Amino acid sequence: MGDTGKQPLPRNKIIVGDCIEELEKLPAESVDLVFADPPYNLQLANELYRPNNSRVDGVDDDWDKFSSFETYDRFTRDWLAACRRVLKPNGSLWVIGSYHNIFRVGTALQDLGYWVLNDVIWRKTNPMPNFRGRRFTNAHETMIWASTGQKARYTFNYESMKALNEDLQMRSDWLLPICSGAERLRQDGRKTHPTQKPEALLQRVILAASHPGDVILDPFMGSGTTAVAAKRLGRAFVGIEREKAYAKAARDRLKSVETLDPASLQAAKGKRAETRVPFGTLVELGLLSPGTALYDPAARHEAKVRADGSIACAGAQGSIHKIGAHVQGAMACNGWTFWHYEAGGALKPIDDLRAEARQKLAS
Amino acid sequence: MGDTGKQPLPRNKIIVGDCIEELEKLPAESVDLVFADPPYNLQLANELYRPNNSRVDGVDDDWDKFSSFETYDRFTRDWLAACRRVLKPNGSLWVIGSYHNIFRVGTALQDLGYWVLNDVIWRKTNPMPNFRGRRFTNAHETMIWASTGQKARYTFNYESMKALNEDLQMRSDWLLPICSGAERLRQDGRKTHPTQKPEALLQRVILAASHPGDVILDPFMGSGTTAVAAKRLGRAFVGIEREKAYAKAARDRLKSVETLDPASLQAAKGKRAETRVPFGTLVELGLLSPGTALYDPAARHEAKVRADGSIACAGAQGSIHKIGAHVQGAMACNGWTFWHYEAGGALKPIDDLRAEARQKLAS
DNA sequence: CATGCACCTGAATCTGCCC
DNA sequence: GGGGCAGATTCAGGTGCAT
Repeated sequence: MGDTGKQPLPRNKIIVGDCIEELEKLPAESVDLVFADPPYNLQLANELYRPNNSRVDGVDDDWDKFSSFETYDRFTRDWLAACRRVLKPNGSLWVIGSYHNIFRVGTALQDLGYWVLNDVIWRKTNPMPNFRGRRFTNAHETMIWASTGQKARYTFNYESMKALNEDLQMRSDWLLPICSGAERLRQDGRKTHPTQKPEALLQRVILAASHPGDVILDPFMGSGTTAVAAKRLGRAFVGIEREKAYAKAARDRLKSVETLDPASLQAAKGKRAETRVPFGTLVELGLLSPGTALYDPAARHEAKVRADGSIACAGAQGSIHKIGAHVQGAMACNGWTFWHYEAGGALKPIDDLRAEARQKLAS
Repeated sequence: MGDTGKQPLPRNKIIVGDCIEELEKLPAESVDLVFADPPYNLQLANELYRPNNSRVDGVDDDWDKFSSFETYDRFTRDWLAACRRVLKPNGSLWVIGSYHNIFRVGTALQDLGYWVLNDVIWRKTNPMPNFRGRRFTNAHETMIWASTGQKARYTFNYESMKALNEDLQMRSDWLLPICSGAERLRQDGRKTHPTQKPEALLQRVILAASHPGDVILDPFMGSGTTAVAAKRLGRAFVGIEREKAYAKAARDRLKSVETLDPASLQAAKGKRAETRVPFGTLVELGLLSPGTALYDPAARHEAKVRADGSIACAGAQGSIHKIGAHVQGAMACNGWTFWHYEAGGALKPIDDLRAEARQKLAS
């Protein structure tokens, strides 16, 4: 992958340096998840984050909006491209921003071939009011979640997100308080970092899009919320931060963070996570004998189990799914829940037998 | 302003034609407010079926197909520039979109010199779920509100918005239902337009950013919601629509719309939904740490809280409700009152913690 | 006439694995 | 990388019919 001379991936470290330069030192395809909270002050971007850091700028007196956007766009493309190289093919990336910069980021993402999966709205319970009364209270920030491409098989812990939301699908709008109170880092009574993100936000991102043990990269580490949430949730982190003071604050903060015990980190599992049991195995294990009759819930159709794990119904024969779809005239069918067998005078789904088979196979 | 040969501004008319061509015929600086609902460029690759095998009737119209981002960007720049010419200096523009297109739109806006005032999130009370369980439910759309420039003195009816929101500043996230039921236009039982917007959404936009008597332009008129809301609120409208069938449907629809007398405009009060607090939020907010033990009132069962808001008990895992039902051998269970945590030697229902969470989340 | 239940639908970039 | 196939996957709200 052209990684000659790259350093091995430093794990659980915060690197002090320019994010693009430091990203280029990391090995390709080594990171599972990126969370980025890039700067969005366009003028600052012009001064502080010029891609080629070696050139001292002295020509910014006459910069205008256009050149400012242009500089910001170049900067955005550079760090997004650098992240893309470092991401594993099935990794994914989150970026948070506001209307000042998020459109530039989203456009750059798409132009680079990232595939947007969702835009997620962080609704703040306690936003700063609009003091002048000339606009709507700016009560949210926008996150973009993207995979490395349209075909990528990214991680999404659907069941965990559903569990977090009382058994309803997690929506694209998240209500969470801003970072304040004891969680907010302070030095001499003043906040250490101007845009410290709440841990709850990062925890949800990490729970949604990574597994325990994964490596999470934050190219704009700041006060270290990403690293804190990653450590707490049993993930490894790599942080990049150009300000020594922020890096130090983050390191200090990490010292008191404990990783949760593995049992607490177990993710809610759905059927997808279960081991696959082909229907034929039920026959092989003797849970269902060849010749047994299967019925749909209304007992309108009857099919016979055959020794090879196919079923036959009214002249047609094939898998439980194919025949289930066929008798309904449907495009597809989950035969496990469609077909039932008779037990004690009642019809029970063959899915029950699959559970039995799983137990037998596990022991 | 170089308007020689332009037609006078047609008021309360729907023009059939290409939006850019028609915009160029209109006089410069003649419009107070633009609301635009451009094609989203959805790029749907496959058919989608619900779990019950019914087909989702998605947007597959030719007008939503673009060959590349580049083509879409050019189209976007062209219509935004044309709108800019037609807008009065103190007018403003709204565009609605989704993550498929909104970043392109926002970038184009900024590049053309528009000044973003807010991005406003339309949170849908009843969005379509994510049927395959592979992403977050796409539960919102994004609107960008922009003035013609940084110095422009745009209209914002701060007090009206505050009144709509129980005397609190209107936030940048709006909760409104999608357009369905009697409001949804239908022909032969099928929806007339695939993406009809709710009147409530347009009413709020128009109330926020225009005065009675102002002229409101919609370059992608569709089924006419902008015109309907404008007429109802005593504003003039100009609509442009390429498809004759949509233009006709909009004209028919307008016939039965009455302009409200100013006094009754006060009637529409915003409803504030009570915040729903999922169990997972207690974990996210740190009110209950992962690993904490929960007990039923008699302390016969013990369950452990996990980081994703699921709980685990004797090999089973799931939501507080599911596991509560499971250990009791019941069909259902209210986990909030069933499960207790230990505090000061006593067992207290986790419902107590929900009250605390609600306070933290109160907005 | 009220209640209940079955059915329908909405701007959707919506699968994973094996061969 | 494409084809084939197993099999996993939905929430809020409106309409309309049956009881």
